[in-house]
Amino acid sequence: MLFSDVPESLLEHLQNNIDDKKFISHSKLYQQDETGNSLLSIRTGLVKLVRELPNGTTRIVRLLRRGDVAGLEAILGHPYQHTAVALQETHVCRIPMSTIDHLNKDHSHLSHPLMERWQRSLNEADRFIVELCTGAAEVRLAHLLLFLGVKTKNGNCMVIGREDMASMLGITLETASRIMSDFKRRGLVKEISGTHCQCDFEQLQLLTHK
Amino acid sequence: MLFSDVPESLLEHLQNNIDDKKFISHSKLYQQDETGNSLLSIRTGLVKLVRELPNGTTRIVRLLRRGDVAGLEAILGHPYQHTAVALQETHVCRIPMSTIDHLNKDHSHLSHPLMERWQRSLNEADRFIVELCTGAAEVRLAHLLLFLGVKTKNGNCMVIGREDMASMLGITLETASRIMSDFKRRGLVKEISGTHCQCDFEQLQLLTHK
DNA sequence: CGTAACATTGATTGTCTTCAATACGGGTGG
DNA sequence: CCACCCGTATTGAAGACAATCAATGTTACG
Repeated sequence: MLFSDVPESLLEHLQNNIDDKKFISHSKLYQQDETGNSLLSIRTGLVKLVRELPNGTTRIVRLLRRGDVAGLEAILGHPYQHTAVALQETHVCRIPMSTIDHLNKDHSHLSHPLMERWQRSLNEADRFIVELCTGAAEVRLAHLLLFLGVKTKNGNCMVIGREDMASMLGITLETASRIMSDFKRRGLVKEISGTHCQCDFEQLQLLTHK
Repeated sequence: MLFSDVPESLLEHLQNNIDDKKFISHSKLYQQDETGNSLLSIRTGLVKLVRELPNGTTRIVRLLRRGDVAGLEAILGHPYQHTAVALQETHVCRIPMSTIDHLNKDHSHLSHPLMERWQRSLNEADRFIVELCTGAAEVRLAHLLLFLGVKTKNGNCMVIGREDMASMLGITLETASRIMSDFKRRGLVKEISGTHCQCDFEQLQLLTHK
């Protein structure tokens, strides 16, 4: 998935060195400041990247989903910049550093898709700042629901805990809960199951445009 | 600066294709959504990257200084993701795409420092979220002053306008002004000239740790 | 059935926004 | 030179908004 057009000669090497891993909800994929020795490509599930501050507080700085890559910094020999935690059961594809080095050395043109990923991460970071850190709490929460809802059919939207919402939006969990309740009362959000809810994306979109 | 160890054979090509440019304060380095054909390395000055939202509002998502690179996305053929505006007189080194392509093709090992830059941008984005979008306005402003003050001798700190502060911190310019005034009254900040101020970084640091 | 984890709601306090007025500083033109 | 004007900064007062502390509901699970 990460390297879309891998030459035949490398397939064997990849087969032998890439393995799938399952993480149950709430388990850590890796810990901030650890020295990374692999790259993780998310197959299914949802992962939060948490930045832990020296004073003990934490802040979610990104959400990763199917197709996203965690731990790019390992390629450069840097320790992981975040603690990565699964928010749902998550399946990842683990790519050890040796494989990355192999690819980069013998097939430098493959570094292009890698740069694409880097840029994508940056775009996501910007989007996080712009959509989730800006404006009234209600607007930011609407943005978050839209973010969680894209690429899902029939308006279904992954549900995440109030505390995680709060940490992402820079508000308290009580405020997150109040606004969610309000959305429900207004019919913008309906609970479907423990893991999904149905959202009126048009109305939510309208909320964000003012 | 960007490519630290360029082989002799390429120096001539670089000399011919890289030129310096000066931007006066408030002038645009480039415009969001333009198709980029060059990379800009900041020599001196200060540049804000502004994300323009569809509804007309804007948000600063990053600040660039000496050694930072703007427009990495151009390498990948993407349009610029931000509008880049000089906050002071700024000198940049403009590197056209042809040069980048040349470097990447003939000397693939040079892509490593490029990746380093990418990662650095990402780290800055994270820092922006964590330090400038989190907590009370006072704490965020303290973080901003610390950011503006690093790598300057004797506690001098670049002054930026209240509106820019506000856009960076997600607050109103009045709130930014009030807090700055309060900092001055408390002796944490003193105006030196129109462009610089002296900050008590230890005290500001303390503010952020709670 | 009891308990633990999470969500909701209420009441109060504190912070930030909003709208509005005023102050300041650096020009320009009379 | 001075009066004026512009852009920016400061300050005030009112109300909106979110944080905080605390209590009550809800759900899942042993």
